[in-house]
Amino acid sequence: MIVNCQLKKSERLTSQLVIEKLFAGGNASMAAFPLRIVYMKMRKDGKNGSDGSDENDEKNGNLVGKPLVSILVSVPKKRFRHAVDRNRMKRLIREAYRLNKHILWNALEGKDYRLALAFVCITDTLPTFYAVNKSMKKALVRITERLTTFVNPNPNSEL
RNA sequence: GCAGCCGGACGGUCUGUCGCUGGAAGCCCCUUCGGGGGCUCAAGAGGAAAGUCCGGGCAGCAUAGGGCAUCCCACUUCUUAAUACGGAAGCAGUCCGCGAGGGUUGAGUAAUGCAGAAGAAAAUAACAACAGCUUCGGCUGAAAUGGUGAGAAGGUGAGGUAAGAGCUCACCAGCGACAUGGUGACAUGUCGGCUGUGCAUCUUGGGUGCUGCAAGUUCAUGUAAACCACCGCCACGAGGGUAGCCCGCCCAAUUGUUCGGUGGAGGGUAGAACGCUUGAGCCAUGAGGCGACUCAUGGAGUAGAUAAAUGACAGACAUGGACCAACGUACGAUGAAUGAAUGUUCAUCGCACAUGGUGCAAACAGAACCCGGCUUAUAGCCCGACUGCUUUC
RNA sequence: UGGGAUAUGGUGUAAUUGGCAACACAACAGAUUCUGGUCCUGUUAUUCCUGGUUCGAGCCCGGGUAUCCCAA
Repeated sequence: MIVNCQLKKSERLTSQLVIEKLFAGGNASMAAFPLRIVYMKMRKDGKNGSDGSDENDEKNGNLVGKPLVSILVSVPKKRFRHAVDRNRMKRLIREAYRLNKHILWNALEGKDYRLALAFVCITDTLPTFYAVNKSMKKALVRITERLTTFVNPNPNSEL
C-alpha cells in the first residue's frame, strides 16, 4: 500500500504543555465550516522547548522518532450535549483526517519541522461523513499551500 | 376481533474494504539489552452504561469509655450485605377508572403553643333569632335554626320540653374495656360513658465517625511559608486537648501561645506504574416459601480506555407500517335474473388475508474503582395472567 | 469522573413557625409643560417545569430542566 492510512495513538497530541502553547494565541488558525483548525510548527531536533527533550535524547538513534504531525480533536460540550453525539463527531473527524493525512505528509517530507494540529468542532448539528471529508480535504490543501508559500508564518514558535 | 391493564423477556443479523484499543502461549525485524516496531490470533458498551436519589464493598484519616443534644427513620409481618433507600405479602383511610387495576397517605397525641382574612365565637362559646318573666331598660334559660369558614362542640330519625339539649331511645361514625379470630397491623361481637379540625413543639421506639479511586500506595525529579523536636529572649496567661455540651480520661507551673535560630520531615509542578476488574456477579435444574427470596448441585465466562478505544464506507437479509399491481379465497353491502320462500347465480363496490414491486422507518442512548436498589428516557417486538365491548357456537 | 449550589417583573435584589408576591432602576401609557427633562399616576409575574402534603405553597417533600462553582 502506497498511502499510509493508519492513525496510531502516538500521533495524538497528549502533552498538556504543547496544548497550552498551541491555544495560547499567536498561532495560525483557519475555519473550514464544520471545523476550526489551529496549527503550530515545532522544531524536529527537540530544541523547541522543554516539552520533549529527554524523549528525543532517548530516541536519537531511532529513525522513526516522533511522527511528523500530531493531532488533537475537540468537540465542546456546549455544542453537543450528549456524549453519544460528541463521540460520533470526534470519530467522523478522526476518520476524515485518517483518510486524507497523506496530503500533509507528502508536503512535509524532508522538512526540518514537525506540525501540531487541533481540530475544533464549530457546528451545532451532526453533519454527514461526506461533508466532513470534503472540508477536511480542502483544509489540508490550504494548509500545505500556506506552509510552502510563507516560510515563517509564526515567529513565536522560533522563540 | 377490537380496546385496555398487570407482570416478565428482548432491544437487529450477516458480508467486503480501510482503521482503533488493550492482550497473547506464536513468528519476524531493530536495540544503548531497559525495550520498541510489524505480522498473525482470539476479544472489545447498556437496559438503562444516564440522573447521582440511596446503601454496601474497598481505601485513607480519626477514635479509652458513658450520657445528652443535633441529624435521620416510623402502618404490620417478612426479605436483602444494607437501620435509613428499596422489594414481597397484607391492614386502614382517601382519590381516579364501567372493570382488570392504578395513585397517594398512615408511630403516638398525655402536655404546651399557634390557626391570617371572614365570622358573635377557632375553644371557660353566644351575634341574630327562640322561650319565660318584665318596671320594656333588661334579667334568666337553652344551644335546635341562620350566616362565616378548611374546620362551629358527633350525624339522622323519634320521644321529650315553656323553648331546647345524648336529656332518653333506635341505627350509624369515633373512643375505651372485655371476649373471639389473626404472628401482627387489624377485623367481628358485647358493654360503657358521651366525643371538634389541622400544624408544630413534644413523647415513644430504632439508628448515626469523616472523606472519597482526583481515595490511597510505589518510583523518578526536588526543596518552601504550614508540621515536629530542641534551644533562646521579651510579653501575656492558669489552663489545654478529647469534632456541639457534660461526666470521665490524657497533658500541664520542669508549662502553653507569639517571635527568632538549628535540625528533621516533605508542599507544589509535570510524569510513570499499581489500585483496575472474579463480583453480596450470571445461567440451568431441584427443594422450601402465597411471594420477595433462600438453600443445594452443576455449568459458562479476558471490555479496561486516560485530551479517553469499540469506528467509517458499501451492500444483503430479517422486522414494522404505507403505496401500487394483477389474480385467488373469505365476508359484507347494492343491483339484476330465477324461485312461493330460505336460497342460488352474475355484476359492481368496500374490507381482510396470502404473493410481488417501490421507496420509508428502525428508538433512548456510550463503560471510567466495583456492586445492588430506585428514578428518569425509550422505536419496535414476543410471552403469560386478567378486564370491558362485540360476533359466532 | 467525583463532590456541591442556585433559579422570583426586562435587570439587580426582598419576602419571619406556610396566610394579600415587595423595592429600586429600565420600558410603555397618561398627566404637567409652548417642547423636552425633573416630579406625579398607572401598566408589565402561571415565583424554571411537573406531581404531592396542606383549608392554603415562592417557602415543605418527590421527579425533571437549565445555569454556575470546587477537586489534578
